[in-house]
Amino acid sequence: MAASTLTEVARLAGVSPATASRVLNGSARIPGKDIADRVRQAAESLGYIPNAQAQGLAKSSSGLIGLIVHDIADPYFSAIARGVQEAAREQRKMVLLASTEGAPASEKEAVAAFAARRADSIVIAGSRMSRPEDVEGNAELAAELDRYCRNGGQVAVVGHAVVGAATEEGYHVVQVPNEELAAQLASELAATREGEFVIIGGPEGLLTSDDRIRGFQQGLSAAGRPAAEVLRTSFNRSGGFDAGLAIAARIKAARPGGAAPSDDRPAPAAPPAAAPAPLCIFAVNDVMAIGAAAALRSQGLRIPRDATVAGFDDIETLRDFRPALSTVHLPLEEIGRQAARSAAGRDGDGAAPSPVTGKVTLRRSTETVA
Amino acid sequence: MAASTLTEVARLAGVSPATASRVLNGSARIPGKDIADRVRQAAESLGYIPNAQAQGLAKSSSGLIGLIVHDIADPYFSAIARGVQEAAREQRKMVLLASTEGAPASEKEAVAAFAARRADSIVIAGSRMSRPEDVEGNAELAAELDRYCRNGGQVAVVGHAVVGAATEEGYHVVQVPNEELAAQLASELAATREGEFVIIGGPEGLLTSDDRIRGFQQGLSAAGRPAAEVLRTSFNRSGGFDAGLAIAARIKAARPGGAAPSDDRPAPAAPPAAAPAPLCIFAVNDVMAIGAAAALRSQGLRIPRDATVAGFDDIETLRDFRPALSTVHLPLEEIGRQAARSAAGRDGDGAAPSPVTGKVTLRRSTETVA
DNA sequence: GCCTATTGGGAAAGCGCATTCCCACTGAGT
DNA sequence: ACTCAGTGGGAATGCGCTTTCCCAATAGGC
Repeated sequence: MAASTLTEVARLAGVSPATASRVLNGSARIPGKDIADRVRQAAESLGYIPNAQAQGLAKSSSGLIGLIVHDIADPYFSAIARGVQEAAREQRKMVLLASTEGAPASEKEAVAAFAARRADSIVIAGSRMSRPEDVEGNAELAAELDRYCRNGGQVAVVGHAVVGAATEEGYHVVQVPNEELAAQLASELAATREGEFVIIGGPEGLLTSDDRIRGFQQGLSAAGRPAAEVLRTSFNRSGGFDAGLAIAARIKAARPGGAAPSDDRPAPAAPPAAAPAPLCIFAVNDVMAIGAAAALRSQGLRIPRDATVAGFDDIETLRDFRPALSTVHLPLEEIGRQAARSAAGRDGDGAAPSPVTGKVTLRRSTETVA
Repeated sequence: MAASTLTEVARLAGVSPATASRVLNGSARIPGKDIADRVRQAAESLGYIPNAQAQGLAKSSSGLIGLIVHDIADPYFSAIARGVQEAAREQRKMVLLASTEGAPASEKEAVAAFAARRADSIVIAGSRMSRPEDVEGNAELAAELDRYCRNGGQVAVVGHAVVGAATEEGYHVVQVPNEELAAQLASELAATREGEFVIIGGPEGLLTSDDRIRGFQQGLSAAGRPAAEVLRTSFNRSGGFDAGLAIAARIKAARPGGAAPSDDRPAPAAPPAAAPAPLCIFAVNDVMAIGAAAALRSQGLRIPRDATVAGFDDIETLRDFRPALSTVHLPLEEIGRQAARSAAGRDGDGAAPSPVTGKVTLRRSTETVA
């Protein structure tokens, strides 16, 4: 038994398919009440479900909104996804998901697939790369997006504009003030502490990461501090962990007693020597910060005593981490919602959607210990 | 400029649409090489992207796989989603996402929406409720699913079979041995520790939660321990936190010195009285366990000294939590992958898909302190 | 060298729906 | 009473593609 069609409903109700269509799906012309009831009843009894594909084909619009993320299991993206999902519900649309691991090639593919499905809008949440080897991929992605937009699609990008977009028609950008916030974080940290700074960043060219690094350096400089060294690593927990290990080794080497690996448990009585102010580590996202913290701890170092750590994003799942992580709060869900809304053409029915605002949130992990 | 169509490509290549279709999309009949090349080139130069809606309409199959979760931002679900997404990529399909907050009504709606889009298969990841007030909603959901299956759809459910499914055709279940694993966790815990047990569970009727509770009790009983008290609360971090507060109050009340709320920092020297073995708290999922732990800590209690805590799921993002959380590892991503695969009709091209196996993982949070 | 397989391409019929036209009918206006 | 708008419903067309069916052309068998 195949799904029943509009025609069947119409026949059962004794009307024409045209009429049935008019009553069952919003139309300008609503048939008479009695007829409408008959049709609705027929539909009900047949368990009629309109074929969205056919509908879409007929009115060329699909009620789909495409979402591109690097990895849906990453809490940063899943938070955004939730916002998008919510906005989709408001718009009575469904979200189509694509995880791309950040590879421009598969992002291009995803855009093409969304275009093929005639998605009404596309939200791109992943940060772009701008390394030399990516320019080709980015250009292809941009071309694909341009084509999509020329055909009437709307695309919203979280973070920064698409790299090589030719048009601006159909493009929406949800600006995230990564640079400013990172600067602010740096200046607040610099205000309360003495030690040096180190930055754990993502691979060079990853825009979000670069923005945050740049901002942080600016903040330091504004506070009269020297620029921090930047450790490049992968943009995830394990990258943070690796960098954390490297840093831990340095800290221990710099200590009076020299290196004395104590593996797992709390340090065997931290050397009470008049150590210099602890190093402050800024990881460009929370997940990396957590990785770094774990690495330090695995080397017997304590936070914030032996080193302090700050992240970025304020990932919800990580809030119960101890010591509580200093970070920059970002309204991730709201960002997703806004992106999806702006791509829907009605960002609050009016002027500019209220810009995204984050908030520096200092917690235990960067406190100075007496 | 609207997107170009197959017909246009065909015209440009000087062939019929039929031929163009045959070369551009997999068909049994592949036209001659020269013609094929001409068509491909025409398609390329026009930037042709097939209209998936039309394709779907014509061959009635959409290349879509629907995924239903309670909340995509919950790490449990996002991990599963990642697995589903991966499997989808293998099958060259896209995933359609629906978050339902676990409400049967909106799950039913989601299923209908998936059916409307002619999704090839549906994966339901959320646990079912079986409270009296849910039977109606569940029945409707089941009816919707049955209809979907009768029309050729395939549905895979994570955890337990759909509550009121009439048919079995088209249904696939990825069994998760919640009960057995919880029992095993209980017995391993009981083997090494003395104290009493308390369970923090989700609302009554939530199947996953109930299974885990039941299993844990069985494990205790098998170890000759009395059944644990069960605290019902909401199935998330804040539920865990609330329950944790309640438990903390009790612990402190039971202490020699009586209640002495110390708000934030480490307990002001834990009373060195010969306290009884600490209470062991089992929260039915990791997120709740973390919430409970945070609550205890906020009351100045230390884990595992003043109470021990265990969770369930082994959420990746929570692995760096300190003290490391004892839990039951579940291959969430694999579960998602398997669900999506089994619904695709080819679960490993053969016999039963290797059953899901979890693993009790005892860590610091349940260690006995000297 | 004729007849039958076989191959390669085109014509056309849908897939299920929205929508534009068109027609029959009603009620109001003078 | 006759016309004119206005209304409510149906017939038909098309959205872009797949696929069956058909036809021409070629190759092979005796």
